Amino acid sequence: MNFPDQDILGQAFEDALEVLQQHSDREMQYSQGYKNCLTVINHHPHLRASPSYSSVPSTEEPGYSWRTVINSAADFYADDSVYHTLQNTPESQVMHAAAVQPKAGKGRKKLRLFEYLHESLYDPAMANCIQWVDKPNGVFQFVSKNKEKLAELWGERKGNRKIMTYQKMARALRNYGRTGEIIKIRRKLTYQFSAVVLQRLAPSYFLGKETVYHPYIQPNQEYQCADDWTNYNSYMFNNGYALQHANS
DNA sequence: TTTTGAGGGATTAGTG
DNA sequence: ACACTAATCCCTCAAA
Repeated sequence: MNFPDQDILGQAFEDALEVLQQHSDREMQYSQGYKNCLTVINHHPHLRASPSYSSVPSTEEPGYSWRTVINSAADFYADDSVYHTLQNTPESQVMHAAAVQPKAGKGRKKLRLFEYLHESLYDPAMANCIQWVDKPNGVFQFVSKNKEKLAELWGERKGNRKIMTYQKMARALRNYGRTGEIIKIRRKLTYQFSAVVLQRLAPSYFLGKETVYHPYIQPNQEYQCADDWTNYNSYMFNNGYALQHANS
């Protein structure tokens, strides 16, 4: 693939920052919890380190990536009072609810695979494993070389006994085809979030935006040849990029 | 021909 | 006990 890695990485980080900005600027009710979260993180430096992800090269300072913020938030929301505050917050005010969902356990919602993937797509440290192909439409692609690493991390996150593989993770993804959370794009390692999932996981992205969700799988749609895809991919990427900035 | 990715049936396991 | 949601195993198929 001819992805401008630096640009994607920068964009992903920019998105993460945008999320943080929106938390602190606009979502007062939730942002209070977020500030508390940062406070806790600042007072518990050990929360910053996440051994599970140490094998993933990070472009940021060691031990303090967007992912560690997310994981720390998950640890933080293990506190029931804060979790209940979050639960009572209107959905539109909960940015990336999946990303800050507490760990699986008593009385807490389990993290689902599509939520984890969405979370990873906003993590610059995971850009070498999974990337947006067409962000406005929720199309993403696994990086062939590192897809097993992503699967492995998913398995660790879930606390599976055995090591998770891409093959097994992809089987779960294929089941999403039936329930509609994620559909398979007829291109190698490429999938698409449904519009519903996309809006639920990243509602702020759609606020005040004119973007129209476009499902890629059409009845009788033929496979696109590699060259067409490259051009199409390039077009969609640039178009998506332009869209994001036209509305910012 | 081998490798890689995709698709899905069947069964098992963990959780709420 | 039951429904969900994967996780696991395993097989076939197709494209590169």
